Amino acid sequence: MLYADVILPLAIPQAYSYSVPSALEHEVAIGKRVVVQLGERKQYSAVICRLHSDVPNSTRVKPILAVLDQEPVVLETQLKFWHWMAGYYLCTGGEVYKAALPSGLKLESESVICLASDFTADYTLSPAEDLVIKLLQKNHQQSVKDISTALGKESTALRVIKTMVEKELVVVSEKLSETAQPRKEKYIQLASEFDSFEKVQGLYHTINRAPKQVTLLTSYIHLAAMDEQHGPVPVSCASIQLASGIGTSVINAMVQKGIFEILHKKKEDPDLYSGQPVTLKELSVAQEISYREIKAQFMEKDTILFHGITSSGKTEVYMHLIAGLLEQGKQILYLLPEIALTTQMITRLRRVFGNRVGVYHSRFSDRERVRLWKQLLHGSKGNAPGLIIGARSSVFLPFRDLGLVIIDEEQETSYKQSDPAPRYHARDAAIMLAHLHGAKVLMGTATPSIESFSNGRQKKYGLVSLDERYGQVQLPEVRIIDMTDAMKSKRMTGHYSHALLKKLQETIASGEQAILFQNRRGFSLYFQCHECGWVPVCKHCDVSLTYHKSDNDLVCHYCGYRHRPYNACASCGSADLRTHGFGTEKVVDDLKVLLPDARIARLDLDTATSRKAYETLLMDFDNQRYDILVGTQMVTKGLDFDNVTLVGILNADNLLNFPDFRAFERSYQMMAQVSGRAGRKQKRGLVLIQTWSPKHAILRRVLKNDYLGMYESEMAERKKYKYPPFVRLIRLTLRHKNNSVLDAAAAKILAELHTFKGIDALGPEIPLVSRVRNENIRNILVKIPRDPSLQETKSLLMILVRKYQQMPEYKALQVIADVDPL
DNA sequence: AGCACGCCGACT
DNA sequence: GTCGGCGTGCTC
Repeated sequence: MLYADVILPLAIPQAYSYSVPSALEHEVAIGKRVVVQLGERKQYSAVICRLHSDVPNSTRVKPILAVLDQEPVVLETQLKFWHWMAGYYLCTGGEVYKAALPSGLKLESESVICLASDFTADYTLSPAEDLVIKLLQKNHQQSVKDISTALGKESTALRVIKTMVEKELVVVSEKLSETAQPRKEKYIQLASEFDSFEKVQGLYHTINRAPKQVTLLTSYIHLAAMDEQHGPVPVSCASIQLASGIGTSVINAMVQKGIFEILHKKKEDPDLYSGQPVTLKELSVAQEISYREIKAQFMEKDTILFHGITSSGKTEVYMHLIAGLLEQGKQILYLLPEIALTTQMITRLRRVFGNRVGVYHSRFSDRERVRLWKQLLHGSKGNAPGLIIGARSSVFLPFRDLGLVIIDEEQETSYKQSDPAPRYHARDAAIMLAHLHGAKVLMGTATPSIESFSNGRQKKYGLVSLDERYGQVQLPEVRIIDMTDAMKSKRMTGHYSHALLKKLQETIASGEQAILFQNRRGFSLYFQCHECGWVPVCKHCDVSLTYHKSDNDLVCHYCGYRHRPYNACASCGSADLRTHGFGTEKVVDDLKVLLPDARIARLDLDTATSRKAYETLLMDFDNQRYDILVGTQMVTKGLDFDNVTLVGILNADNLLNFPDFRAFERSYQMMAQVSGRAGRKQKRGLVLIQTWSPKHAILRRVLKNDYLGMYESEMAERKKYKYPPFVRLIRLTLRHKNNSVLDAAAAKILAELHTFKGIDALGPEIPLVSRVRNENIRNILVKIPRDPSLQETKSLLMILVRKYQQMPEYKALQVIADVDPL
């Protein structure tokens, strides 16, 4: 008898064995998808990971119902990769499967209800049953979902169906379908009769008694960018609801009145480049040296960190390497951080490599993703793209002959998936992927992560530096503005120093543009001395304390250490302690008053609701329809603007005081990146950094462009306080309804962790958001020394966690492990 | 993740 | 009494 172990798309710890019916014996193969039943009736597409004849130790072994593929859709290397990922990131194979396959390749059954063949209408029925029968008479098949919506409650629907099945009135069958249907978005458009300005004005008049409808209409006109020249265009319901805060009922009412028309649009696939191919630019002398250095180091090293300052033209070097590998018929994976603005990079690569480029990321439709997956699978030369550009999930693609992985902006945190499992880091996973393929890895960045740079210095990775800007672009001038000083000498208006305001005015007056950076995460409140800039810091973690308003306490976001709010500054004794934190929205409001003539745009998560909105905003800024762009982290990445000569960082302390052991590293990276936006081509840019602590070591490093100095002082700190790269971190997130049960469990687990040899455990920490959906949350941070027993420690950890979860008093305790959390 | 089972409080 | 909510355990 032949059995197949399969991976189901669920968080089940082990693979399940199904029997292979003799009729299917010649069809099954590792990596093919099969349809299997799990539980009472639900069916799934599962992936075969092993074929064997060992009798499973389960009492009831079900048969495989069907084989879905002629050829495997998951290659053996991929299965190895999945296996590694599940082990390393402490999740199940099923969770990896769910993340890896595009949903078009994952099937799930849905229960369908039909009238029994011998159904006659002479039964006495409950009202609910009657309704179900009526529905079925109208439409032969109804899904459980349809019936649930008709009956109002899901549990009711299930119960009604169950009794009806028992009475043999209806039959239930399973219909297998794709998990995700191609998503259609609902749009509204102003009816075609309102094609002139006067008619729209008239429309306002007719609805002036319905204020919500007026708001909606205004919002629509704004979003559709309607004016005298531009007529009505479709606007997605989701975006208009978000912008106006108005519900569906108002939209429906206006549709009823014939003001709006509803249309459904399929989510569009991003445009493919179809222009003339451009030949590769020749490398500059400095680039050429780096290129050769990389090739030489690849002889010995599998992974190279390519440290090239902003505007040094790293991409050109990548492209030459790519061209060489494509020539050899090897595949290249080019990873980019998950940001909407990869468009520019894709276009640039497409211009050179044309249709040999494949793009894979979450903004693409599922159909498109399945298509690329299959193209790679069939791998016929010439047809399959050799260069794949993608976000983190592209590490899961079925590569057959991977030669090189390029990880651009290696330090970007969006490479780490934080939720749901698998909580993987695409950079680290890609290194494993390359290893499985015998491929090389090139990580490029202007500001390497401490972890990667340390690997480079320890010769684990090769290290290549490029520190000459391409085409004589000058580094910007960086100046620090001491806000304490400015405040004392009355050269401050609100949060803005007069020096910054003056420069802003000058910039606008000379027809140039400015970017203002304000960290969104600055919203978390912290105390600061208004006299000397001192900030309360955790005594265990070297991290600033966050003020929790609800319990009037200063809390360490890392170890859970608490301290009563200070009455006086511990450094200078001043009683003038104030809370800090203000966002981009306020900045825009303030500037409208301070610089009434400036045209100001805001870029953050609230304004960049869709890729389109985001791109339009950036395009408008590039076309100089705005003078100032105020934004969060989002402005640090992305497009280069030729006309930006001034960059202002409104409050560097927001970055520096962020309660995280990586705060300094991030601050440096972010400030260096924002600075890189200033003065690209003709003119030398200016960067102004406002701060309360102008003597801060990190700011000095930014001024001197001293990455190495930052790296060394950070390494010293991390060694002292035991943080990566000196230890590995695992964050355990514990969740439970009851706070005291949760605390008890956390305390016990922590106590037991302390008995583990060599490891440290911090906590339990109460996170900033300590209650989600009525569940309380605690975090435990486990520090594991970097030695070969890592995997062993991990399994001991999981055994410990399971042990607690099995105790009757902690039954409902949920524990999530995040390996290498960010 | 579903889905069934079983316990318990709220209403006919 | 029964209906409906929710916690618990199992799925090859």
